[in-house]
Amino acid sequence: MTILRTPLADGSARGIPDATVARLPVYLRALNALAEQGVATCSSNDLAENAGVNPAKLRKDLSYLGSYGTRGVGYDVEYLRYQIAREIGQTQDWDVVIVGVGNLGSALSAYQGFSTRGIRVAALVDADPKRVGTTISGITVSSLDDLTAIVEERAISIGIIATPGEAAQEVADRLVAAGVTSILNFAPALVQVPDGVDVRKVDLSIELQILAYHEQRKAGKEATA
Amino acid sequence: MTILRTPLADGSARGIPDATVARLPVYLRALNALAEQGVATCSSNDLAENAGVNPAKLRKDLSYLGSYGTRGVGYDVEYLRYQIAREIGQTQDWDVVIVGVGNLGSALSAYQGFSTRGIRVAALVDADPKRVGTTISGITVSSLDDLTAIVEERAISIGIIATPGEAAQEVADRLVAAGVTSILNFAPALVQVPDGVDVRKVDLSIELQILAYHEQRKAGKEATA
DNA sequence: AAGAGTTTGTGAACGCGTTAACAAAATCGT
DNA sequence: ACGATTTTGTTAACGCGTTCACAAACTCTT
Repeated sequence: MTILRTPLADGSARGIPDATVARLPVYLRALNALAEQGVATCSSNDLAENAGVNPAKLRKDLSYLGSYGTRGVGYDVEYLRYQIAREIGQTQDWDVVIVGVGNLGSALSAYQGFSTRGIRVAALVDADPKRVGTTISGITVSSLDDLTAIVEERAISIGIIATPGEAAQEVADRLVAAGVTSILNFAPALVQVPDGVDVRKVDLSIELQILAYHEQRKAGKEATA
Repeated sequence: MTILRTPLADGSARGIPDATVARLPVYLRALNALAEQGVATCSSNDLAENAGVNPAKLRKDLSYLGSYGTRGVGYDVEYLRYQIAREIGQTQDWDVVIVGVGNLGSALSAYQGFSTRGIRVAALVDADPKRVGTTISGITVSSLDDLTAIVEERAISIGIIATPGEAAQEVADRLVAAGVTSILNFAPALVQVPDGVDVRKVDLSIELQILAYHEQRKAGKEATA
């Protein structure tokens, strides 16, 4: 008995590899760009170039969704766009709550890129009483104590942690207790969550530290040349 | 002829795998936390738990740097901390320039987490004349046209793109022309750069779209249960 | 000093993701 | 109608990263 790619109980979903899932939004964006240019059909080469990936990889990724292309012709932009959007759940809007409205949280709540990708910032929450009641990007900031009520009322399943690192675990615990099952963590700290809850981490410092490492290598290389 | 892990011309650097490089800052953060708690020595188990990784993976990662532990004892926190910091170039500060001081750029320029990790925001640049001359987080915003002068004067090698997607390629071209060789791209767009320039991409929408995909699967699963 | 207990460093197996390569299937030109 | 051409979908090989498992090396107790 070998179980492949965490199949669903209902057997309908085919179990798409994580690496592929991470690229589907990229393809979707590329398809939207092509559609705006009035392109009706594209080959895997065209789309792959727009998405910045290897064409073979693109075709393999799409093959996990189904057989939506036509040999000798390519892909219908509009049709493929819809199929990917459906697969990643972008036919509906997803409400998210942002916890922590400091500089980063405020910037995220104003971020233009979310709305066009099916993400709607539905609520802002902060632990600081001085921030509660203020309005940011048209949304009134609520107290962290009201998190559960907000999450339940608006049926929110995705939370964003934009607090300092020290508060991250406490906030994560509260989000999970309130019923959130997916968390995007911007705080520079590890958060532990129970099984069934997904956490993705975006660490701004680490991205720059990785670049700094490569810069150092480049500098060392030319010093000995 | 097989070349392993992009060895350096001088032969000094051992060529650390990318996946390992990406984790070194995580280890460094965990070590700093331990040092603050007054811990002098730790085992790979201790450190791995603090960093959220498998102990075997941690040991293998560290083995690429050298043999800095003692069998039967563990790692000296302070010593290992220094060795990792040196390896990833954190014994010096890295000046970065942020291009685009909208919501996100402003938040990044105020981000507390950078300074403690050897990242210094040295300059802010924007194409909008209305923003040029204003002061954000104590830094006066310069014109995009002055980018080359700024980069040269301050010897900046790392640039951050925090503009709308449409401007990203243009900004990337200017950064590269100015002499920047590492770019962190927050814009929702692909940027093309010449060989020798590193680009890392952080896409806020995509992170949430990936979570949304998993949410959809969870929802579908229970619907048929 | 020797055995029991720890913990590192690493060789080897395994699994996932990427890429090349090609057969299958469509269109196009004559 | 049929051969040439295009392009997909997929299989197979390859490479990288992860993890297990264990010998080597150290400490501690007696």
